[in-house]
Amino acid sequence: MRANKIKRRAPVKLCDCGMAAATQILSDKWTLLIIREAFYGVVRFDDIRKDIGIPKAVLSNRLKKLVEQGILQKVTYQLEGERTRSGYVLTGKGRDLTLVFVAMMDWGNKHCLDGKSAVTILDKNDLQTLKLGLIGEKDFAQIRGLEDIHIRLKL
Amino acid sequence: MRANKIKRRAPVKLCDCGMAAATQILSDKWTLLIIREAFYGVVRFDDIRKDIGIPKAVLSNRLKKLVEQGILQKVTYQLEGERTRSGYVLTGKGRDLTLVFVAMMDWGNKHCLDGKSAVTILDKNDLQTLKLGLIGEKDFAQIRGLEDIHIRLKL
DNA sequence: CAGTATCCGGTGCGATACTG
DNA sequence: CAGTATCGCACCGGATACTG
Repeated sequence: MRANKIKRRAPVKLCDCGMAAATQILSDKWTLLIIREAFYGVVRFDDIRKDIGIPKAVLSNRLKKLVEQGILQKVTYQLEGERTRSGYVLTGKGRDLTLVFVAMMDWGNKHCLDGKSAVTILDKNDLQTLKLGLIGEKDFAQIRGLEDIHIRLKL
Repeated sequence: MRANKIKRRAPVKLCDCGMAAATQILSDKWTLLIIREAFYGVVRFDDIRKDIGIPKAVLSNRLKKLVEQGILQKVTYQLEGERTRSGYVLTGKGRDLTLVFVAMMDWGNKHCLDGKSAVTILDKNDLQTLKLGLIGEKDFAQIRGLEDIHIRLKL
């Protein structure tokens, strides 16, 4: 172990660290699973509940917090031939969690599951497979915006 | 709201979803903050404790779990002129959390703090600024490996 | 410095039941 | 279908004290 890599203190205080700040919102199991549902396009209270097996009261509580925090928004919508319903969808702030979502998914697939992923992230236009990674300045233009991507089940 | 984006069920069961699996490990506040310390190079029990203000018993518990899960490993090391000490450092599985770490940091900086980041991710070799993003197949070669990057405080 | 031991109090989970 | 209301028990966190 190289001594120069050892620090006695983190270089960034908790209150100045985006990671630490994000932690306050994202360190809850149910919250993360609800966000997962949102990315997969599940919007109804009862559908979310059944998918992840969360008690109603807890789901209600978490949705309220997520709306307060501006990650989800409550919308009313109507499918043809059905009555109006309410649902919860991602806001811009919520959609900005895409990279967190993908990073966690990649890590979980590799280290918690069998290494195989059930989903791919595709470019919405040319259906090219996309991969998450760190890249240099001269390639910043190659980064896809969130509006250009599409989560798809693998065949 | 487009009806075709609404799903009644998530396309991936919880048990097949890497994101959901990752959730089981990463949905704990203290665990995430300890991982943060690890990325910042803080390795000692008491240093971590002081940095994040975690009770000893809880830190002990979390470190144990993180070691069991193969995210941290306990090492003994010796700085010149000091006695040997033990510390906790990231394993390969732990270092693979880099993108989760960066994604959470980016999101937290943008949406929880003032939008300014205290740290940059640099290419270890040419000190180029790196950015996290989704990119297409033909640019996969531009993605930096974890061994090529370096977390640095902004000046 | 790196933990373990003990204890007590609060919270929040899950179950169940009720409502518009 | 989309919640609210109530409730008891379990666990977890923080405090404090002790140990190698």
